[in-house]
Amino acid sequence: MRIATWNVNSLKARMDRVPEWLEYARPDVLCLQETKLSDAAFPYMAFQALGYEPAHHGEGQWNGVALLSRRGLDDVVTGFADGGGPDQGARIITARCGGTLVSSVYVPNGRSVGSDHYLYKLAWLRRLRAHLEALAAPSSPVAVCGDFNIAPDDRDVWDPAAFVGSTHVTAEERDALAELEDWGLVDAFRSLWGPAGLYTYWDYRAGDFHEHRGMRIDLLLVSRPLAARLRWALVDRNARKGKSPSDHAPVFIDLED
DNA sequence: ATGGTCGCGCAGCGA
Repeated sequence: MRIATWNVNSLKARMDRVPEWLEYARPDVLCLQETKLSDAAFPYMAFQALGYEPAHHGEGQWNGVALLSRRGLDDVVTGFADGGGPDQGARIITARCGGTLVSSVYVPNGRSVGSDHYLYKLAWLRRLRAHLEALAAPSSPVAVCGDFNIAPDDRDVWDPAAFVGSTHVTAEERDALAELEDWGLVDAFRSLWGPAGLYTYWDYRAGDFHEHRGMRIDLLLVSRPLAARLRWALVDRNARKGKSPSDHAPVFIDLED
């Protein structure tokens, strides 16, 4: 079973690249972030034609998350299931894909350390844990995949010195991620590949992609029953090349069926 | 030394 995640930075702008990628990568489940579409504008039929069941949670213009599955797509939950109020953005969608509970998440960026946006980011991550606690046991198959806007450790940024004082690398953000891992989730890519220097996001500016100035912030966090089935993981850097790419590359994991 | 690109939507902001 292949599970993938991709921040597409506008699905409308990526409707050449995403179907093309689906046809050659053939994930069983794809988690999309930053669709920037309303639900009415989401191209359901284009994905159905490729053999995927789609579900979308959007608001238009900003944010927007989706799930595409060819292993079943049931019990769709948009937003948090933690019993709290509605989130201020369309940032999480969850569904059962076959026997696996899958969430596509777009964690708030945070903008600057200490800002209201940064506090929202930390609160959002606490709600994500409560959401999982409400829906699943860590002993069941769970995959939480998306753009976390956090580099889990210094191996995940091109130059740790360049990030001192910035968001994405603070102890508070990394602790919030550790809280999810404490619940029972494993960073699947990192569990298979230890060395520094493989990234999933590169700023469009200043040739950052070609200069290898990136960050690994797109993560697939899986519960232990899934971690035990892990066979392979890949960042598809080719999808960051060529005509009109997203600033993120897709990442996928392969699980023994 | 500075700013460098996209996408949104039509100015300038967010990433």
